Amino acid sequence: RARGVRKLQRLKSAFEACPELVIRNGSDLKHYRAASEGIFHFLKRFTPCVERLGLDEFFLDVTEKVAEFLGKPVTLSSIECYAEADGFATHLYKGRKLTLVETQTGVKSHVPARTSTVDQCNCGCHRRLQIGSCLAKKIRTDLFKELGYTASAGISVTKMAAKLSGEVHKPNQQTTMLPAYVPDFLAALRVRKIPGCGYSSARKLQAEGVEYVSQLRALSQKKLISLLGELIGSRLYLLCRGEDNSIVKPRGKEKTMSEEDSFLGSDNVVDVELRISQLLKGLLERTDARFERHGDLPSLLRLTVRDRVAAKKKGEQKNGYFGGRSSKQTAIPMGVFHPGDPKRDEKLISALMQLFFKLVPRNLCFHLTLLNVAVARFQPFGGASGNQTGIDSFFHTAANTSSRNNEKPLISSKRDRLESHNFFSVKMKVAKAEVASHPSLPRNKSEATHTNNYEPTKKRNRNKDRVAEGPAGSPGIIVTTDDAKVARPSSAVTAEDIDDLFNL
DNA sequence: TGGGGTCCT
DNA sequence: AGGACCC
Repeated sequence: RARGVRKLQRLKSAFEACPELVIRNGSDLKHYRAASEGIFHFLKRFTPCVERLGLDEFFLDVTEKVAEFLGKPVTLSSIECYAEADGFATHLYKGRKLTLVETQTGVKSHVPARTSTVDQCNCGCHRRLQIGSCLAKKIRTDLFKELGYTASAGISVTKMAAKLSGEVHKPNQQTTMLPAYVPDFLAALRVRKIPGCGYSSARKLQAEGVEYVSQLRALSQKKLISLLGELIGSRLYLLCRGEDNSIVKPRGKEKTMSEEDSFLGSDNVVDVELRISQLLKGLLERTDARFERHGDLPSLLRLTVRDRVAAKKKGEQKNGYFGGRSSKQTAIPMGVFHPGDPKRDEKLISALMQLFFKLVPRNLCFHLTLLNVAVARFQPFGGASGNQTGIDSFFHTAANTSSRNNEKPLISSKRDRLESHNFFSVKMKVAKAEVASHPSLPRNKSEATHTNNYEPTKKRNRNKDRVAEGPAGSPGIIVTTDDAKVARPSSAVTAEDIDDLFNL
């Protein structure tokens, strides 16, 4: 980062910025999954209400935890926290200079500069946020002590505000945002920053001359709904005003599991079958582990492909969106996924190849650049006796899908409404586990250097060729060998390091 | 430009 | 089955 290497950067320009850069193969996610799970369980010690977003981001609803401290005499040290900025642990957001904004379409949107600071609120939210910020500090300190990860956090009264606050001061810091500051903070953001307003919505809004959140407020709810649909439209109408009624929602077990691989091209069935069976193998390791833990098995199998031609067409339509995938899925009798079935691989590969030929008719040429094998619809599976593995159960799956939605959020949505600050919640986001920053990691240089066998090539789309294999299963952490200028350990992180961190 | 996920249409 | 969103 210090050298100008950025996330999502093209490898080409990353190498221009930092020629000694070493790229490690990070496509095997199992280490990250293990790390993520460790953090998840760690966080659940503080509150059961933890929502995971991706592998490295978490929301915590600490409303109840904070309430426990409210009744007590206000010695913040009672939760071992460290009052720093005005009694808030670390950064307290104090607003920023807002300027007159002129958009591409020439529409001007004035964002009023704040003249008076709003530093009091009689609902008690400041006190609660103060405690929440100390709790966050405590959590981050312990996280580093116990698991070795640094994290950034945002503390505020809604999920969205907490999430966005967390981005204000980034590596290894935290920021608390009082409710009064939220609307102005939002106003100056590009609409794309609003969680839920993605690439597609932002484009539609841009077509209306809307680039900033402040401009979004000028649109009526009806207009927004007609533009973006009922759900997103009405949500965005509120979000742009800082009103967010979404709740922190622990998601429970995964609903789908998949493995995928992308490659330069595959145009023959033998190769496709090989790739499919390798993906399946990895997937079955995961379904087996889950079966041991939870006793459930999938009953749906899906194959997804990306064809180069189709992908290119889609890409042109969407101007940059990396789509062009198509998929077929089929119900699978429950018993087939059972680890004890000796013909399991055979059956599943056969099923997958049938799906493949539905996607790519036998008489047609193809040029695939991606394959994905997914399973879903997990259902409890009793064991050896009393279950159907035969034809009967083929007709069973449709009737069985009613057991969804049985996980209730721990905090009801009524409680969480933002009508006043009385029903109050503190949300916290802990983000970006920075594995490479752990001081206990080895600092030997030789490993990183010996994998640095990159030879520049003029071919495009050959990025995979640039990826050093590294030790088997090593996580894909990008490090540089220049530890004089970059304050990071110069060696790569190995699987053993991760194991050590987690005492595996 | 990866390899995942969730939810909605 | 696909699209949009999230990391």
